[in-house]
Formats: sequence, structure tokens, C-alpha cells
Amino acid sequence: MGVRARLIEVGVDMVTREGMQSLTLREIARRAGVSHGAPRHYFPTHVALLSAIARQGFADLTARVTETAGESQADPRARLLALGGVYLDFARANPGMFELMFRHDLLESDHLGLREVSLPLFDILTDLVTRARTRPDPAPPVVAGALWANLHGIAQLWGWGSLRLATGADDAGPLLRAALDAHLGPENR
Amino acid sequence: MGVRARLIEVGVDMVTREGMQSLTLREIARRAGVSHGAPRHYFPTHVALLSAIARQGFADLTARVTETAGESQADPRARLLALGGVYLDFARANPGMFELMFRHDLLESDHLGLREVSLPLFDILTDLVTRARTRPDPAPPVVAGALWANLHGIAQLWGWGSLRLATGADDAGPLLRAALDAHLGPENR
DNA sequence: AAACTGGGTAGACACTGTCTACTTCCAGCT
DNA sequence: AGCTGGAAGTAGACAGTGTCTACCCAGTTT
Repeated sequence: MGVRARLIEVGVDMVTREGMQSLTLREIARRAGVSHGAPRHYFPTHVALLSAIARQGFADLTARVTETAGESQADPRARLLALGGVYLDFARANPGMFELMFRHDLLESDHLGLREVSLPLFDILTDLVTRARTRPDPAPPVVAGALWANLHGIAQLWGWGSLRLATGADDAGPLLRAALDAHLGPENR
Repeated sequence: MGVRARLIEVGVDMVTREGMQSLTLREIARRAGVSHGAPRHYFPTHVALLSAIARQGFADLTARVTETAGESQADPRARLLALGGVYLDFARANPGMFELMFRHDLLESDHLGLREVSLPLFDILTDLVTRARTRPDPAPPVVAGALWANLHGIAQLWGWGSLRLATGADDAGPLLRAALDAHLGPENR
């Protein structure tokens, strides 16, 4: 395996195991078995390396989401519930990576390809939303955007205890269901 | 004005004007006109100083929110709309401070008094939600938590362009209204 | 008068990201 | 075959960071 791939792999491993603050350029190089100047041959700057690591995280999340969203022909509401669950599970099981992925100050937003990686996800969401909700009040992209923000907010706030503290719940499930019910309108059965 | 107060004031000024990455201990001390060792007499560590600065931001936000939420005897729905507007405006007008306030890795979560500062806010929210919504499906704290997460997610994602890009809107207003309508149920008039 | 103490300075230390020589080493050309 | 050029990697320097420690000096206490 080439040095470049090893750097990324070591970084992914470090961020999942020890959190974001362990991702110094020199320590990554150290654990990859190269000198502290070597990464510069593949990544012009520290931010570029972090971006590559974060992109791996995005790829992982995207894979899980698309896999879950396309799963069987269950009704869109159930798929959305699964999708939200995947999102929240990812954030809970992998807080370091989740944090890195949304630290836009540490990521080169252009080269990361945010458009390439987040728009497909958003399209899936929009599609499911259009087919799942029962009332047509706001335009689909707005609903999808609001729902995405809700998902992300739950993941973020839950991640550092605020919601657990405020709502008294010990699981993010009720919040997810509440968000879905809210944005999709009342159940129709 | 004492050195301690000046350090905080300088820090608040710096974060609002030049963003979070400018808040190095030494630069704050420099601009406050003291040596780089002086802050240590008031704040045992860099994180403690950042926390004090962030607390100022929380105080500011809390002041605006309570002021807006208690404003007149307008119906709770209108008050929630105003509250959300304040939250989003704060994040938009003061992105550096908003970022700092929710960088829990840079804040000493205990001494910051997250409970003291965020629970009152959450109580206001819960109260308004209980009185504003039209259907009683999930328990009020859950709805309030989900709504808060939605607000926060909109502020966060809007802050770095994702939602503007995805929804095509050029203002967070529609998203805020969509979130409120969703969580509070259909309008009743 | 002497001792102590809180507020402040200055310098050291280990560490960081970046930059710049300097060495290998191997592919491609004449 | 021999040379050359560039890619890959090393090692060291530099400025900057947060933290720690020794010192200093005015005021107050004893």
C-alpha cells in the first residue's frame, strides 16, 4: 500500500479511535512510518490531508445511507426512519469522524467536493420526502432541507448531551420519530 | 477596568471581528496589553478563557431570546417565530461567536454552566411549544427538543451554505417557517 | 522592620505546521 | 550503457502555540 493511502488510513483510524485533536500532521506521519515532511508530497497542507480523511467519512456515510434508503420497497416513511437512524447511529458510533466532517474551518470546502458528496444524499432525501408526506404545504426541497437540518441538529446536540439532558430521554429515537412525524405530516393508514 | 474583564472584552471583540482561529492566548494577551503569562492568573488554561468568552456570547443570546420571547402578549406561535428569528440572526450576524459557543471541545462544559444557561432557554421553548401547538402527539419536552435541534441545525447548515445550495432559497426564513409549522401542527384559525 | 502574597514579567520547554535544502533512486532518453 | 531529471523521502530550521517555572515588585500583614 502506498504512503498516500496509508496516511489516510492511519488518519481514519486515529480519528475514530482517539478523536479529532489527535490528528496532527506529524503524528499521522509518525504512525504511518514516514518523516514529518513526507505527507507534503501528497497533500500540500495539513487541511488537505484532513479533507481527504473527512472525505473517507463522507463516502462511508453515503454508502450506508444509500444502501439503507434503497433497501427493499418499503414505504418511504419507513425508509426515512431507517435513513435517519443511520445518520444518528453514524454520529453516535463515530463522534470524532462526525465532528471532523462538519468542521468546515478545517476542510478545504472546494476540493472536498461538498457538492458532489452531499447533493446526491440530499436528492435521495428530497425524493423520499416527496413520496412520504401527506400534505403539500411547502415545496419539497424546503421540507427536505428542514428535515435534514433537524436530523443534523439532533445528531449534533445529542452528541454532547444537551438533548439527553433537556428532554430526559435516554435515546435519540423519540426525537427522530418526532421530527419525521412533524415534517411528513400525520400518518395515513 | 481590570485585566480579567479586559481579556474577555478583547476576546469577544476578536472573535466577532476576526473569527475563532484568531483567539490564541498570546494574541489576546498582546491586545489586552499584558504579557503572555498574565492571563494565567485569572484563567488556569486557554480553554478557561475561551469558555469565559463563550459565556459572554451565551449571555448575549439569552438576553435577546428572553427579551423577544416575553415581548408583549402575542400568540405563542408568533413568539416562537420571533425566537427562531433571533436565533438565526445571531448565528448569521456573529458566526465566529456562534461557532465558539458550540465547540464543546474548546469549552470546559462544567464551569461554563451549560445547565444554568441553556435550561432556562429550553424551558421558555417548552412553555411556548406547549401553548402553541395544535396536536398533543409527543410529550412537550420531546417536541421542544426536536424543534430546538431543528433551529440549531438550520443555523449551522445555513451558516456554511449547505442549505442555501440545496434548497435554492436565499434566506433562511422559509426553512424556519417550515420547521415551526411542522413541529407545531397546522395553523388553527 | 520583616515576611508574605497576589498580579505581572520573561524565559524555557515541547510541540505544532510550513518551508527549504539535501539525499536517493529509478525511469526515460540519447 | 551512461547520463539526466524529476519524484519520493529525510532532516533541519523557523515562527508560533500553550503551559510551566523562576523571578520581581508593590502592598499589606504581623
